[in-house]
Amino acid sequence: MKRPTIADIASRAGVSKVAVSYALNGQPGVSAATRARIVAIAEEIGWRPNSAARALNGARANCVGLALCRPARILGVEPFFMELISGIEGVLADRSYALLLQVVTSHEQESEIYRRWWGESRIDGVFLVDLHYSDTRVGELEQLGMPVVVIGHPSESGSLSAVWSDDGEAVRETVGYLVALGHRRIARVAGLPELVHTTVRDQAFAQACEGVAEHITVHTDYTGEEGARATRRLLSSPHRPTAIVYDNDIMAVAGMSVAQEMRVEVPRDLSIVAWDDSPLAQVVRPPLTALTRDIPAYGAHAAQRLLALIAGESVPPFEDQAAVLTPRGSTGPAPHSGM
Amino acid sequence: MKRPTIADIASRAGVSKVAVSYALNGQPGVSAATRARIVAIAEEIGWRPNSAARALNGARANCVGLALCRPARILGVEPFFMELISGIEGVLADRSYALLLQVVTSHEQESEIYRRWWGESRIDGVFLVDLHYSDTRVGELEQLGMPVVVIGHPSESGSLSAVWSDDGEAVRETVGYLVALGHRRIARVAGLPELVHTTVRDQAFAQACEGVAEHITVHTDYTGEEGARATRRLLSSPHRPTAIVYDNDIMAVAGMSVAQEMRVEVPRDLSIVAWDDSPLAQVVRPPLTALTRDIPAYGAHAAQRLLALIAGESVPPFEDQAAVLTPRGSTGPAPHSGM
DNA sequence: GTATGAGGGTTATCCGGTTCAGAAGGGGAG
DNA sequence: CTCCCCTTCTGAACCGGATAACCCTCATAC
Repeated sequence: MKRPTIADIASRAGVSKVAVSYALNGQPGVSAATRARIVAIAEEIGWRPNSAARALNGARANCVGLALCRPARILGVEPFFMELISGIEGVLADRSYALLLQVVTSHEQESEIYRRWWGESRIDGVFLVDLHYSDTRVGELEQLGMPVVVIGHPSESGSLSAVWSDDGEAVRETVGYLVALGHRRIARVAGLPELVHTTVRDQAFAQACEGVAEHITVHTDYTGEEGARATRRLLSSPHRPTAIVYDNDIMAVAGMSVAQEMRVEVPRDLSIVAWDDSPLAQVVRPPLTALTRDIPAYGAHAAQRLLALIAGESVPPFEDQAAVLTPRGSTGPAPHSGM
Repeated sequence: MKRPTIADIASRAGVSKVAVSYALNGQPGVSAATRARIVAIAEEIGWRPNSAARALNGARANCVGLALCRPARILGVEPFFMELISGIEGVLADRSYALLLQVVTSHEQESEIYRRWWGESRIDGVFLVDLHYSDTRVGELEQLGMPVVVIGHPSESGSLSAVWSDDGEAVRETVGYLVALGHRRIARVAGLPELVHTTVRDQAFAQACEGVAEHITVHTDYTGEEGARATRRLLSSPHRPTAIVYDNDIMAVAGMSVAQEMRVEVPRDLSIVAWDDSPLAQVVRPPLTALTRDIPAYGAHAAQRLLALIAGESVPPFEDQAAVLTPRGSTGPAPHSGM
């Protein structure tokens, strides 16, 4: 019933614990014959190295952490995190690394979790997501001296390694596309204003529109309700926009429904672009023009870099591919009337 | 730079390691004054118990595992798992338990992960989800003797504790509602046929319709594409259904789009019901009638039971609340024509 | 024949905390 | 005053591996 240890193997094989340790770790110091015998016995009795015992000797914990500081209801809806996690997992699994996950409600709690995991030697490093401006977590993690990969813009990641993609470029492409279609009044329904990537998009949006189109940005909490509310307000204004860019697809879908409700036809009267191209974007009518990016790959890149950091390599900031625009049925030429 | 240990505290306080251990664990054997002094020092230098060292003494790992055997693309879309996880997290966080997560691609791999985690003393127990018929994982986990909570129907969970909800009841309520609205030809676009809960729903659906309505069930892989394809086929048939019940909301949305495309108006010509009421169901037009259940609570119940199991208590199967029907705009009286 | 060294093992220690068997010191009962 | 017990604390062993250092044997080189 008890889990077998190397001592058990040693006594069965008639050698010392050390010989077993060497044999099972591929180290020199045992003959091929002895090694084979030991490995066979280990196999037979189903021995696994006790991770605690290994960790005690300063070995890696073979585990990295991720704390998510978002309300459950938002996590459930946004496919982003699940896709990111599955990308991360793909890389971790290959190296037998596990992912320790925790949903928290504040940055203080998040920092505390990291301190605890690190202090308890449970993890070898962490991912930091949803960067804020003047993010307190950055300083705390720098101080801990723990390997960290920030999934977000390097301007705010301090001395921590960052993996990021150029949202500005994606915004410029989108605005250029809409302007080319004749749109001169473009709105943006953005996510949480305290997130760095939101501000990056905000600024790129304002700049890209400057001189070529009127523009307005409304901030929300990423939920469908707020996306719907924002859309309702925008479409009720006398100078209503002819195109709206949403920061996620659930808001885009909500916005499209509101438009329908208000007898504003998509894409005839209103063009809609969604950020992040989950399957959802393709099942609604019309299908959503979306900013497509490979989120699992994004996570995979972050994971690779974190493992490299843990291995002691130095990791420069990595810029992942920017999201590219996938035109579908929700965008079209700007309406003549109303301009 | 090195993490402080109880030996450091001991030397500072001028006592032995043992006194420190007793003091910090609330055990008798140290005076109140000494205890206070030790605790103060520990606090000051930021000591944390090394989880590896504790685990080595047979202590709990304070960690439970969850392996998900679904393709990444499906995980990303289905809000179910993220909501389940956030519910689980809520309970675990209170008890300082961590969740070890792994995405796998086969049951063999999943069993192997569990064996490894358990063998390595990394976890104290696991959740088992997406039960199949004659699920090989059940036997393997029983054999390991590890605490397990099955999130799924107890009929297939063997000797493992189950937390489940009566999908049959929800199906009956739905069919009753549709029949009351006059529907006499009802289709069901179901999920993966190998999952137990799919079959449970299948059977309940067939039974509930028996004698009161024609019925047909089509199986899919939960993706929007397959949901759309199934809907297209159903609506193209000469005896097309007047109501369709979908096993998740992404398929329901896809189905609704297909209907629109085929000039089948919802709810005038076709009523649609979605299983699982994510925010998505409320942002589309018309909003989806859905089978609502509190998934985070479901996860929380499972987590509570797993912790109880780990604590050595015996845990009878727990039946969570069944999903309840939330009527919205996507359902209405059956059309007269075509009957 | 002796030095040299490689191959194959072993012993002793350590990692950081827990636990058990005692050991001092103090107080009360007889 | 002695015996006994209780409180408070300590030394040593232990958990399951990793690792440094050393030991023995046999083969080869000089």
